Amino acid sequence: MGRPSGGNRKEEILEAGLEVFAKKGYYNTTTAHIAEKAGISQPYVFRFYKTKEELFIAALDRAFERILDTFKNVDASAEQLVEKMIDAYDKLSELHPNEIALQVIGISVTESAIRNATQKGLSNIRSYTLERFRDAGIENVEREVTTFLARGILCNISYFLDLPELIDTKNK
Amino acid sequence: MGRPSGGNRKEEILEAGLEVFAKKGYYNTTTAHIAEKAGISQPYVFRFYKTKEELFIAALDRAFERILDTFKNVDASAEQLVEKMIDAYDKLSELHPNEIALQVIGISVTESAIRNATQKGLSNIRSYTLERFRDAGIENVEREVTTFLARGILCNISYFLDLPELIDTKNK
DNA sequence: TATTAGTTATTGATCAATCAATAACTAAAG
DNA sequence: CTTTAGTTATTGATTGATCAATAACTAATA
Repeated sequence: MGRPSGGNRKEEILEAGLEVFAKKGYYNTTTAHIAEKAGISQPYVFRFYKTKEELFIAALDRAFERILDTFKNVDASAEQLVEKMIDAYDKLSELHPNEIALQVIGISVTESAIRNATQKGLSNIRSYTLERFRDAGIENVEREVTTFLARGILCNISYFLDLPELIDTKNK
Repeated sequence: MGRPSGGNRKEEILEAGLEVFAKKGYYNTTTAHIAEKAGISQPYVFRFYKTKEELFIAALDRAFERILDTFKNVDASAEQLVEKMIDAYDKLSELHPNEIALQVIGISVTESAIRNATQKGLSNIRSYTLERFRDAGIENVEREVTTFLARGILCNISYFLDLPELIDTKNK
C-alpha cells in the first residue's frame, strides 16, 4: 500500500499508546493492541519507537510535562495559590484522564528506564511546587508540599482504582 | 525423592512470593523465581496455589491484614491517636517492608481479582481509620482521614521508588 | 525509478500450567 | 519382622500460548 496518512503517525501512535497503556497497564498492553487502536499494523509501530518501553516512556513524559505546564500556568495571589493549583489539577484530570492513569501505572513498573522516568517526573513536580509555595510565603513549606502531593496522588489512585470513597466527598 | 520438609510448605511459598513480588513486581515475577527462593521446583508451587494470581492475592491479603491489625492494636488517648497510629505504621514499615511494597504494586495490577483485593484492602483501612478518628472526636474527620491515608501512601511510594526526597525530612 | 509508507510472514524467547514418573515414607496383614 | 498396598512429597519434561521484534516484501507517489 501507499500513504493513507500523510500526517503525524508518530503522534497518533503516542496517543493510541497513551489510551491503551492507561486502560490495561504496561505489561498487559501489547504492541498489537496499540497498533489496532492507531489503525496500523503491529510491526509498523517499531518504525517510530524502537521498543515498547521507549513508547511508554514517551507517553509518561508527556503526562508529567503537562502537569508541570499546568502548574506553571497558574497565576494566583499568595493567598489563593494552593486553591488555584488544585483547581488547575482538577481541570487537567478531567481533560486528560489517561495521563493521570499513566502516572499511577508508572509507579510500579520495575523496568529501570521507566522507573527513572517516573522518579524524574515526580521529583520535578515536587521541586516546582516547593518553589511556588516558598515564593508565596507559605509557612511550613516542606510539610505543606508533601500533603499537597500526597492528596494529589491519592486522588489519582482513587480514580484509577475506581474507588471514589477513598477520598472525602467534600473535595472541590 | 521423598519428604524433606514435613513442615509448612504453603507458608514458605507465601513468604518467598512476598519477597520476590515485592522486589520485581507482579508481572516480572515468574513462578520459577518464587520456587527457587522457596527451595523447591517450579511446578510444585501449583500444588499449593492454583495460579500465580491466587498466590499474589494471598500475599496481598496478608499485607492488608497486618496493617489493619497494627492499627487495631494502637491504644491511645484521643489527643495522641493520630501520632500513635503514625508511629505504629512506621514500625510496621520497618519490620515488613515487603508487605508495604506489595500494596504499591497491587494498585496498578489490572487483573480483576487482584484489583478487587486491592480495593477491598484500601477500603477497609479507610473505614477503620474513619471510625477511630470519629470516636476520638477529631474535627473534620473525612478530610483528616484522607490526608492521613494520602501521606501514608506517599510514604510507601517514596520507599518503593527509592525517592526519599518525595517526603519532607522532618517527618518522624 | 527512487523513495516513502506500509504490509505479511516469521522467529525466538519466555512462561504458566499440566502430567507422568519416582522417591520416601506409613501401616496393615501374614 | 517383613512383605504388600497405599499415600505423600516432589521433580523433570513438555506444552501451548503469547509477544516483542525483525526481515522481506509491495504499492503508491513524485
